[in-house]
Amino acid sequence: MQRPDPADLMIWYDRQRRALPWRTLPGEQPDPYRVWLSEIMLQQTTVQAVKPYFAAFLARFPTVQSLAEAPADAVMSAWAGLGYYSRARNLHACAQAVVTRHGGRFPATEAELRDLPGIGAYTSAAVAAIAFGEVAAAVDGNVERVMSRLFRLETPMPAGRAEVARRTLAMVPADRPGDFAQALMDLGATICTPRKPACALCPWRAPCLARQAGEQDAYPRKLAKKGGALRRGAAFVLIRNDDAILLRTRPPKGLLGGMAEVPTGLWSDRHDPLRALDDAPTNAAWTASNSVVRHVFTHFPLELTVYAARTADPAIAPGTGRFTPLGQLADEPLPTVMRKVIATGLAVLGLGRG
DNA sequence: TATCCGTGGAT
DNA sequence: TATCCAAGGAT
Repeated sequence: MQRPDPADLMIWYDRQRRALPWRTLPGEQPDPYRVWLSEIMLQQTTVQAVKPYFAAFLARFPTVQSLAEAPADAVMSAWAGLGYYSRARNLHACAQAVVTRHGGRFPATEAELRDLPGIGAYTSAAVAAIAFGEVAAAVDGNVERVMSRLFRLETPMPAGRAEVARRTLAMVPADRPGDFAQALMDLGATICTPRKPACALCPWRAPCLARQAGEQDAYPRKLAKKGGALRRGAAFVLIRNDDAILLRTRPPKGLLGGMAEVPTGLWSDRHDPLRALDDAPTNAAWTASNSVVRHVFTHFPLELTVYAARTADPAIAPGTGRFTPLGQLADEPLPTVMRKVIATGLAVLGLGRG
């Protein structure tokens, strides 16, 4: 039985590598700031989704220094829609740590990177390898899949990740650690895909034990996960006569932490529609939307009934929230579910999109 | 180790 | 429609 040769992967990579905005051309020196920014954005997020955010972020915050000095609101707004908002908070904290702790330059080793906010085992290895040429094993979902198929690893993820890391590290070419990491990810993204892998085009088709057994689809082994129960609630779109909408800021941690929202009642599997207006921010002529806004989070689905009202002089308790002109909604860090809610509420009031 | 944390696209 | 899942990290 022949063992997989890293050189075969590198030959394939030199011919088939994807051109991506955060990648340099062969021979160019990568900018650690761009490498780091792209790696954070790409966590659990598709390349296609990241591309426009990466460009906009870079235009708005060209350097780690500028990002560190930016207000938190500006960072959250630039991230709005991309999801996993703790990444944005940690991104900001990390930029500030790089400035204060490391003089504005990213540390060059996996161990030092690992100590920064939002940088874990994968990202520290990826940045160390890609930006600084350190021999490190950047094990992400792609690498888990490639290695568990290549060696037909039976330990289910995430426990099996340790062996994947050992196998990967043992194969890193000393002269091209960054390219090897990116080659593995390209292979996983384009050839060794979750379903219907294109084994005929794979540089490692011969030594791959899963392919030899015809069981590519059975790897990586994974433990079954359970879904959460449906939660329901009420959301309140209140428009003042000067076309300003009542918003508030969510608590800094937890679900949608630090993001903006319209007032809502509790989101609960025991939500009672008959008492929904108990949670309204003010007395008004509330009109319910015909259909609910549905949204699916990682661990539970959500249905929000939208109540909308226009009033000239809303009696809002102090501290309830703030009024933002509808024309400035783009500057608010609104998660996708809240953009759906606001669109629905405006439709109820016949205000449409403007 | 298990759970929490978004979103949009593919099948 | 239902399910999976994509360059994970924090707790």
